[in-house]
Amino acid sequence: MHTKSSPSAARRPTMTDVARVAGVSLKTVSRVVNGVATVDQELAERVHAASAELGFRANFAASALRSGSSTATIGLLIKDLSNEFYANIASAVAVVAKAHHTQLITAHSGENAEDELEAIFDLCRRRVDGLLIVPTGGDHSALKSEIDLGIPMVFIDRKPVGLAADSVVLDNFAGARDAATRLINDGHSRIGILVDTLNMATMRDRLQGVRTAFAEAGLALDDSLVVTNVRGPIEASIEVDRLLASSAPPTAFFCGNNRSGIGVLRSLWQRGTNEALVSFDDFQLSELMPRPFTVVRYDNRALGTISAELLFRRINREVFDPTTVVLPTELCDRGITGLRGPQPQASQRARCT
Amino acid sequence: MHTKSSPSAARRPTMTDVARVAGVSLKTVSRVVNGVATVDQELAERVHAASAELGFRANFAASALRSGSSTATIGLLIKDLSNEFYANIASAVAVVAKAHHTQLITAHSGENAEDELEAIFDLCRRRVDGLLIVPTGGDHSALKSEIDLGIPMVFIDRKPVGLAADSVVLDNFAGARDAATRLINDGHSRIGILVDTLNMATMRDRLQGVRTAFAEAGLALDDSLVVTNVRGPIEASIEVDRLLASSAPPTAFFCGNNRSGIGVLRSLWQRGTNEALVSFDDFQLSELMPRPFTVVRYDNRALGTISAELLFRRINREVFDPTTVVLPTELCDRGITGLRGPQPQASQRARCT
DNA sequence: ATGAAAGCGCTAACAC
DNA sequence: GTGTTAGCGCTTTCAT
Repeated sequence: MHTKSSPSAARRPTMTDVARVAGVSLKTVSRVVNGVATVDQELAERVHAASAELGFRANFAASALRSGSSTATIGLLIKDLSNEFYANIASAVAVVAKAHHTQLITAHSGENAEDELEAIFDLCRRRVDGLLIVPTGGDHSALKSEIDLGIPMVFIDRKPVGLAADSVVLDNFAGARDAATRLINDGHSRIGILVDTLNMATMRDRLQGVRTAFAEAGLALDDSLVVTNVRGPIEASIEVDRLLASSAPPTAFFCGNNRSGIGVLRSLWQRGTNEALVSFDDFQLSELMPRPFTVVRYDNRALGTISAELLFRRINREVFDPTTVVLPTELCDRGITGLRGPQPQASQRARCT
Repeated sequence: MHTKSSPSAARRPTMTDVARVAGVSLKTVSRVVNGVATVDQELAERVHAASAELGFRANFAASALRSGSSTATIGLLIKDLSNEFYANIASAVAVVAKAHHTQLITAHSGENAEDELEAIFDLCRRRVDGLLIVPTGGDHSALKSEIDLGIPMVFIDRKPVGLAADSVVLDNFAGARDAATRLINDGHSRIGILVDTLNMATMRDRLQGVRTAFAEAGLALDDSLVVTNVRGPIEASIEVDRLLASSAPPTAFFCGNNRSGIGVLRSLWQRGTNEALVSFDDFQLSELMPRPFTVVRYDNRALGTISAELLFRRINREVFDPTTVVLPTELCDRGITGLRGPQPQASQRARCT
């Protein structure tokens, strides 16, 4: 069953090979391949013929090495492409990269901060023109020398720690404050707060936004309703059940990200109760969810587009102070309000016990 | 406002620089950096110190060029990461690549077949170790020489045209036949068929599966109900409206992919009618859609995982005949059956007019 | 317009 | 154990 399927990887032809076959000098091949100087018609023909015959394709790395030109490559450090939040960023970055005739290496940051740094250093060894990083946490001061030595970096969604560098982030504080204010204005005072680990600045900012909304309303936030380290939908569902079973259950929920939002949404739908829900992050088909809720939405792709454009300005040696771009958020009602048919989007009022 | 932010990209230090600072020879630096031979403790210390001081990081391309080692890079040619079908493939590929200590260049294939070939050739110039291609169509015979010259390629979701190469595809025919058979068994004989362009073999196979199901049931497929070139959700919705407005409307729909499936689903939900729907491709949160329907699902990530593993077998010079892996599909009921609460998954019977 | 020689940053031989 | 030399595949001087 195992048979040889091809002439076993003959060494790739080099320019020298092409030159020999074409009967010209190495340099002439180079000139023809790069179309840089005028070359005699007939010689050029011979070079083209030899190239095609041998299947020659110039070694990009070798030419970049000699000429000192760039690798026309940028790196993107990201957590998980199967999460649409990251996939949208990657997709947007890819568009910008393509416009700049640049290839995109997408590296998945590992579990911990060390893996992340190691992945970044690997990309530095590969001499990427620049780096887009969605940091998972940890200290980034070790990256300063790389930036100084010519590899610009832009941080996405979270600012770097211990390093002054460009970043594009969301207005997490305002988004969460708006969310909580909406719920408070709708008559809720007991709100279950589900956020992921507070190791992430995004989560701290969102929680702080909620606290501020309560303070502004002159309300006290019951800390027993604040749950941290909610990792995913399942955990969120469990917390919903736990909180609603308590003696003084919440009448509404705020979720720090779409993963927990989806878990809560599913739980509430299954219960058939009408606690209100506002979740950070919109997601696909949220408008078809079987129950009304509200999301804190923003331009997901812009995180990628803007940071990539910022990066290319750096790559093109534009000089400016480290910049932080903050993208606005807005509340958006989602979910359907009835089983059948199009209905006017109803505002999500509290109708609980 | 524009100020210099850094010492303006001093040339990156090379091994020669490190050697000079450390007061050792170039080769000693190389040995220390690669940890390949035993080096005197003190010299090694000096090298490490000089490396750290200068921020030295070995140029990967240069060392690969000299040593003839691989670039430890594979390329993935894909359409659009913001589509979860492709994102899941990319995510799965990334996992396998990481396990093989290989970086992943994700190139977005352009609109047409020429762009796709150009992107592939660019990756060949970069001497990727192998290529994973989700082809958009067109002829791939031009790639034969690249494969012969040592760049293995595995095709995902669609087989290459004009080329014998490895591929990992879905059982499109069986999936579509099962789907249509389900609808027929449920009593439907007039089924609206919405597929994308028949330029894609996947769509041709799926349509053929539907035709076969009809033939096996002894039914005639009304060609006026077969719509091709349905590009997306919007177009699908329009077609639903058109077909249902006809004098002999369908009582069920089959969709060739999730994009049109979502469009039809939304249309049918808005209408509040209960035509049946089976759509190829599952999607996130499909189980929470506000109306029952059925998907032809399969292991999305496996498309990436299996093809990447196949590719690495080729990269590791394992020799075997060009292989086609066909992944099975299965019907899966989705969508909720009532507005509130958990309910037993009801089979999707025809209850139309 | 073309070719010979040198060298990009690094590693493989080979000396020492 | 360490340094010198050559050379990976290519582009750049600089002759011709």
